[in-house]
Amino acid sequence: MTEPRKPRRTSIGSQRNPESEEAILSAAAAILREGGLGAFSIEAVARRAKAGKPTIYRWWPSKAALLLDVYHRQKEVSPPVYTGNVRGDLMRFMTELLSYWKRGGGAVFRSVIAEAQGDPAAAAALAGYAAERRIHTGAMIREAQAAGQVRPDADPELIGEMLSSFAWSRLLTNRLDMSEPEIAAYVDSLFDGIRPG
Amino acid sequence: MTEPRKPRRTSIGSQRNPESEEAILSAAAAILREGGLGAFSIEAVARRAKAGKPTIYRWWPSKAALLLDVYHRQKEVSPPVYTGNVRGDLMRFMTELLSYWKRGGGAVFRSVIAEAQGDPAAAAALAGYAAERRIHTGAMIREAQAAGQVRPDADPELIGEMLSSFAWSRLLTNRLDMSEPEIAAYVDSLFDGIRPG
Amino acid sequence: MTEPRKPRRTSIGSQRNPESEEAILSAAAAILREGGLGAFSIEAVARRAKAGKPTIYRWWPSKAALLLDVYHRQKEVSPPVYTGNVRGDLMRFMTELLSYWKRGGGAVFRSVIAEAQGDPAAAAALAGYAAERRIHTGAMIREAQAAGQVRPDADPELIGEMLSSFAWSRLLTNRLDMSEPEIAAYVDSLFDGIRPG
Amino acid sequence: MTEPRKPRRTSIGSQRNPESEEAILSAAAAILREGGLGAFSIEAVARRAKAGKPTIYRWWPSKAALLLDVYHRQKEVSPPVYTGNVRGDLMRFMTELLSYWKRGGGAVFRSVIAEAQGDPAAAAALAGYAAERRIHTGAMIREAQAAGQVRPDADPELIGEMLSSFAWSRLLTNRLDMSEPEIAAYVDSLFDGIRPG
DNA sequence: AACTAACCGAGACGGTACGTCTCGTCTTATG
DNA sequence: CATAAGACGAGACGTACCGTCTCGGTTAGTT
Repeated sequence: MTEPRKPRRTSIGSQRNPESEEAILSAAAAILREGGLGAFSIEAVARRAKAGKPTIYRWWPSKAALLLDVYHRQKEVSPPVYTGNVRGDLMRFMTELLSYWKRGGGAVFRSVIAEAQGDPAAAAALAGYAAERRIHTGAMIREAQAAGQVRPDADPELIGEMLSSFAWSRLLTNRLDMSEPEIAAYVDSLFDGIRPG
Repeated sequence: MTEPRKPRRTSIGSQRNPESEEAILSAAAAILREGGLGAFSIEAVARRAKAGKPTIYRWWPSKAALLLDVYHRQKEVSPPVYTGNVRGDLMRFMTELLSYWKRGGGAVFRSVIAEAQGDPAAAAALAGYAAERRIHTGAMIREAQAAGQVRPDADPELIGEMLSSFAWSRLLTNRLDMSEPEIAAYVDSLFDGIRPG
Repeated sequence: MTEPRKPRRTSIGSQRNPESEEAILSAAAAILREGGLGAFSIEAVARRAKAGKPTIYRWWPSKAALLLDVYHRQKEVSPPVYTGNVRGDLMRFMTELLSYWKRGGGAVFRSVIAEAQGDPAAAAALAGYAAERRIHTGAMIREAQAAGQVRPDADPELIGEMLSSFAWSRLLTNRLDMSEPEIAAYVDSLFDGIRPG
Repeated sequence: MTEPRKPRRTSIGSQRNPESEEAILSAAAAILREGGLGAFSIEAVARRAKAGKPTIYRWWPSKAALLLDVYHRQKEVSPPVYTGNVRGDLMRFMTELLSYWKRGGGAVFRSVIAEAQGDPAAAAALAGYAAERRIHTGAMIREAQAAGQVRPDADPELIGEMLSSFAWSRLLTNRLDMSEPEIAAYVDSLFDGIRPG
């Protein structure tokens, strides 16, 4: 059991080589996590994945496309679920999202957002993803609404957007560190509003 | 009276030449507006401003610093002021901000945000700017709080952050077009919360 | 059959493209001949050769390396050969060298010498070249020595160095115009020494 | 004896300030000696001399002019003198010149030569200096010739040129280290020529 | 069994931008 | 009016990536 050879990954015929795809996505994710968007370049990914640049360009037409693939591949955050206690559900959702981002997932997502500001394809992808998230979060709130735990005239998707936009803001300004009381204060604000009395 | 000569802007002694500063900031703003962040480079700014690159680097240590200066310079949106009617003040603040961004200011600010995701210097600059904005908005809300128009246990800066993060989210996903009723619905959500009854 | 297109020289795979090499060396030679060392810059060569700067740096580690390559490439002066008449051989060698330099080769070589005074890499390259020349010239004199036409206790390489150093001196002070009698006088001096009687 | 103040050298009225001149020439010489021509720039000289760049440009129109001034200022090599023994005089001349150059003077002179290859003013100055040297050396040889120690049909200035060109060649290729026997061999070659028998 | 087609890695190509350096000119404030 | 200081437009430096191209080699399907 020596394993000294480097087999040099090569073609497997007229088809995409999944080993290369895997190596490229892994390398891209690792670079993003380690050096952030500044360190992320097609050259760097090719170097680290021991892949040829044309192999990358063949399958991902742009930096943004690769970025999005990396993001989708590692996305593991569970959609918000209504358990009978909205406030608790919102807090858990927020806590889990920030924690996931802090563990590394955030580096990828913030890169996608940044890339979307200059690249229309990435912008479209980000818009689609954000819409999907709003719907998911909105669905949970709608459920709570049906159960009478949320005001009937509230717009579930708007509430979802308020939640996620707050999280984005923290991600984009490097302020993901929220203690549980801070999260509670935020959720309470969202929950109770600011109207006096 | 021909005025055909180009006098070639030059030094005015051991001090910053405001003409150069002006030319550089104007060029930078024009490039951003015309070509977006992708077209924005120090080279391009220098070329357009007919300035030397070192002149730019002398006064703006990073691309992000220049970007932020451009943003500050053109920022003409009035700071949030408490007029006795919080709900109206929040709506006006939101309406004006989105409108200003739609008129062109947004292109600059989204560039700043994007740049901050890869460049630590830009990140610091953006963080500072965001903190300042939270304080300003928070001050307005605190005033309203003192007047009894906002719940005494609300955190003014947190409310400010909820407002601005919502606006950021719209900017970053190209959804600045909000009708007045939509803005009203958002402000009401913020105001009344979602707690039933 | 118009042939108006410019095919834009490109890569031919993982190997040096001789067309690029040719274009770069030609451009470098032309710039040197037209504008002298002052006009010679990697930027200028790249511009004229329609090549990228990295392509030049990939193959020539320094300005001096490129300079020397240009010199070698255009060098067409025949090496000194012993034909049975040393004095005639020395005169022909000198005449041909000066004539070659006057025809344009000198501009390149004096640039190499100048560059070598400030750049260690160029200095090393020039030292190597000079040593090689001493050996070549020395070999010719050694041949004549074997034939009894040169004093047996003379040092052939030293004689070679005396010859070339005299030529260098003329080149570096713009005094390449030597008539045949002047060259003859010089060779006679070298040949007969200055000892009286 | 503290000497803590920095008096900041300043104008002494409508005339050249000799302190500045001195500081500039010293700085230039030091830079040349320490870093060679590569480190020599007007900027560097101004920095080291704590002088303004315009002050330098006012008095020395070009890099070459400053270089030449530095050279003339430190030139201390004695002109060749005929003492009754030509061979000894030539050896002493050569020994002293190489030794002077090795002690630091060579760095300046080789810079002048290099500069002369691109700058016409420097070229003219160098040509003039070289001619002057040829005359001086020639005068010594002519004296020896009158005394019967040198062949009457030898051209004194040509001999002088042979001597100095050999020294230049050694300077320009970093080969100033000649032992006494090597110098003797060279002078003998010059003296006896290469004609057999 | 030979051929083709598409893949693979490698790396060179023409470019653009980077951030730094020096150039030679200019204007200021100081004496 | 000379000086130290230092800003200015200009442009070269050497490096990093960009996205494209060609190469030589590999393998899977098709003839």
